[in-house]
Amino acid sequence: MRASERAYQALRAEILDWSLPPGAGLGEVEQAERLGISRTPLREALSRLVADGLAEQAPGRGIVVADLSLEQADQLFDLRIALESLLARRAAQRATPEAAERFTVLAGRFHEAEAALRGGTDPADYYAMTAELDSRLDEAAANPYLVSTLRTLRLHLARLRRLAADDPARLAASAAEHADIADAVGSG
Amino acid sequence: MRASERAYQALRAEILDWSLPPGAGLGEVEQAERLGISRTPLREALSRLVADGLAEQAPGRGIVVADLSLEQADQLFDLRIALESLLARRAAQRATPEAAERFTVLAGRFHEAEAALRGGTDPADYYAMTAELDSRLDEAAANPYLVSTLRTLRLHLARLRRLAADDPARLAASAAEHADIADAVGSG
DNA sequence: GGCAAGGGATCTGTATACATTTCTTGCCCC
DNA sequence: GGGGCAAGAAATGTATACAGATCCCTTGCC
Repeated sequence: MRASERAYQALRAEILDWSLPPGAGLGEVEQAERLGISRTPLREALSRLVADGLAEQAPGRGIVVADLSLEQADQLFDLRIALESLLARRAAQRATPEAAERFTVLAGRFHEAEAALRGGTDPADYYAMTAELDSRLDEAAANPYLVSTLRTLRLHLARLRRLAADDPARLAASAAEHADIADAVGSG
Repeated sequence: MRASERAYQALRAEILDWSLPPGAGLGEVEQAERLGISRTPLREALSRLVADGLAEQAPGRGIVVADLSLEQADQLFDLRIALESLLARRAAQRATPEAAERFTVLAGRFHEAEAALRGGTDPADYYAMTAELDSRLDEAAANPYLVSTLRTLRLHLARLRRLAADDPARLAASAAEHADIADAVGSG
């Protein structure tokens, strides 16, 4: 794999799990040495992070991890509502019968996950299921521009998860909501 | 100005005005020599174009200008409706009284432009006005994530303009629509 | 005459050296 | 004692050299 790709994925993962918290400096020499690559591929990785909005050029301090606070969560969710609504609507309109069936199956799995989460299960499996639903919706909606936009948005939402208390009751409610969405798309 | 920035702006402009049409290859050596810079800043420019969706990695052919057809226009406008609706709504909700007044003034200018365009004026001034309206909406809506998303979308829409016949009647209708939007935002 | 294999050329990916800008620190002057 | 300026240091921006991969053309064989 290319060094720039590895660096991008490594830095992105560290930003998403808050190993690199908002405001952390991403000095080129420092990060290149840490990741064992030269500055050239590292710079490309940093460019991509900036394009994703996960990092930004801080005047006078180089590139730093982008800020993320609860106030910004409101802004992200405002955008999320608009984009994911559109995605689900288009997916429902354009899904093939086979794809629709898969959404209905997914809805059943979300219902099962709801019960499990209420019991306090590890939410990792549940997050994997939401990622799968997202992928199926992306595929069915058939709008690359929308999908590309949502890809970026979901990066920020993933980073927000760390701010959210993983309250079992809330997670179970979320699973129920996802079940409803999958069901609605599946039934057209 | 940085060489990479100049290269990015130059290439972006050429893609938007179809000097570089969809499918055009962007070989590193060729473009670097043409723009009089080395490959390093050129690669950064190409990265940004790819991040914008204006170029894409074509397997085996390097980076090429992204495809853009009338079919994709539908997808872009689908996204546009969702995002610009949200933008206008938030701008209307959050605009200060002074900002609201400016929207009302802009509405008047759009009405004047409508008449001028019906007469077959050069649409360049009109496009500048729409850009100003966009900026004011961005400012009033106060959601950086939404603004950033729209920035990318507008790049693609600007490229689409070349496919649209600049029909005076359609442009005048467009001006009237923009006047309505500005008026609606201005009046809250 | 067509297809396949090998070699050459070209292009991308990476590293490193150099230049320029910017920040920091210390000293001098007010 | 405080503020401003200058010099040094560090970091970013750019150029270039090198390496690896890929594609195309040529040549030979079927």
